[in-house]
Amino acid sequence: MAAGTRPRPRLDRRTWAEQALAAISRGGLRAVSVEALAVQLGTTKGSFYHHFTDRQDLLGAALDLWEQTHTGAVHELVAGASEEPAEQLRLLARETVRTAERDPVGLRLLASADDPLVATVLERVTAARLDVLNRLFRRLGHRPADARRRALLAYSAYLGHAQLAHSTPSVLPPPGTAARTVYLDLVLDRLVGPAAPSDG
Amino acid sequence: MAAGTRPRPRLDRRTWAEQALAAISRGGLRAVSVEALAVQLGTTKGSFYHHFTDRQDLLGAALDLWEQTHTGAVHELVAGASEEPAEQLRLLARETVRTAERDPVGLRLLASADDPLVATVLERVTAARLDVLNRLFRRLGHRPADARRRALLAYSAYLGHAQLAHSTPSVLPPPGTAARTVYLDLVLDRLVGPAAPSDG
DNA sequence: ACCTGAACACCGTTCAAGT
DNA sequence: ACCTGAACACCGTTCAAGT
Repeated sequence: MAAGTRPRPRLDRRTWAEQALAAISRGGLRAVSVEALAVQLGTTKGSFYHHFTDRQDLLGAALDLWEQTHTGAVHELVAGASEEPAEQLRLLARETVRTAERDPVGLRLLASADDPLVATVLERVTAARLDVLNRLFRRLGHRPADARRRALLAYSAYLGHAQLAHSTPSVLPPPGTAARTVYLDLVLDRLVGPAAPSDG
Repeated sequence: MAAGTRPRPRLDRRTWAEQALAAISRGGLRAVSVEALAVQLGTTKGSFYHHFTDRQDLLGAALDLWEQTHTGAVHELVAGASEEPAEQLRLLARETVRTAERDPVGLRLLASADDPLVATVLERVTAARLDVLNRLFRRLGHRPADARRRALLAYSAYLGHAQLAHSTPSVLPPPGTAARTVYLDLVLDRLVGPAAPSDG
């Protein structure tokens, strides 16, 4: 259980960034403290500034790390799924929501959209995800404009769900229960269902 | 344009809280600095601690202020609307989204859900709003369990929309345009529309 | 009861001096 | 090239002393 104060193996950016990401996961952006991390890594604050220009610089490196592994996982998911778009959407919804409720970093970032650096990362991630959804809805037979609107609604619902999972988990049907499945089915039914008469 | 450094009119909690709320509106929670506010109010940091035990205490007072005026406005809105639940929902959606995109404080709080104090306020607001939606869907003829699910989806979509308005407004149809109306209509259609065959 | 001004603690940042 | 340790800046908090 003791922290690792080893015989100083000459630290690099990567190690600091990993430690910072772990700190974000535990306590959010505010937990990224140069002083605290230096102690954890058995070095000094002064040493830190040889690898990074800034605390912001460190945050940027940590967020890059997260973005890489995170978006990689999403791509694998969609690629490895069935050919059927409806099935892909169902899988995406289930897995993506599960991840959002588990990956503490994602939640922390949503909760710190304040920070300009975080905002930049979230923008990139948002654009990529809307694109995935957009294509799915088009393959489901929706016209371009309608597909965009549905993608937007789907992603809004996803974001809001993540937010609720973060702030008020008690109002959500618990993950892994029948109630959760029923809820997910309703959401998917609402998202992919036929448009109102006026549109057809 | 100069800040008001008047002949010191003996400050009270209210004045500090209002100033703090203004600071949140401008720059988020991090903009609430005891030192900066003291300067703005033409007094000293030491004086601050005669009215508040803490910076947290000040934040709490500011959030209380916001919560009061904010929830008051929502109640007025629903009360003054038509009797027709579908019409009430449409009005609620339009106004509530419009407010979310304008009220900087609401956005800032969403972006600082990190803070335990903010989390508490958001929980209360969430519960109240889910309740309003829940009742609306029941009056629209949905069974209790279905109404709860639809309220949850509606509120998730609302939260996600607010989040996007904050982080990536460019992906949203601009407020006040035809595209926005079309989008809102789609969302409402999806939310209130009949359930899939398996449910009926 | 309310305020001031100086002090302290904490942490990001800088820098001269070491290997 | 990388590290240390001391210094400084900033801001939250405390407190003795004033009115």
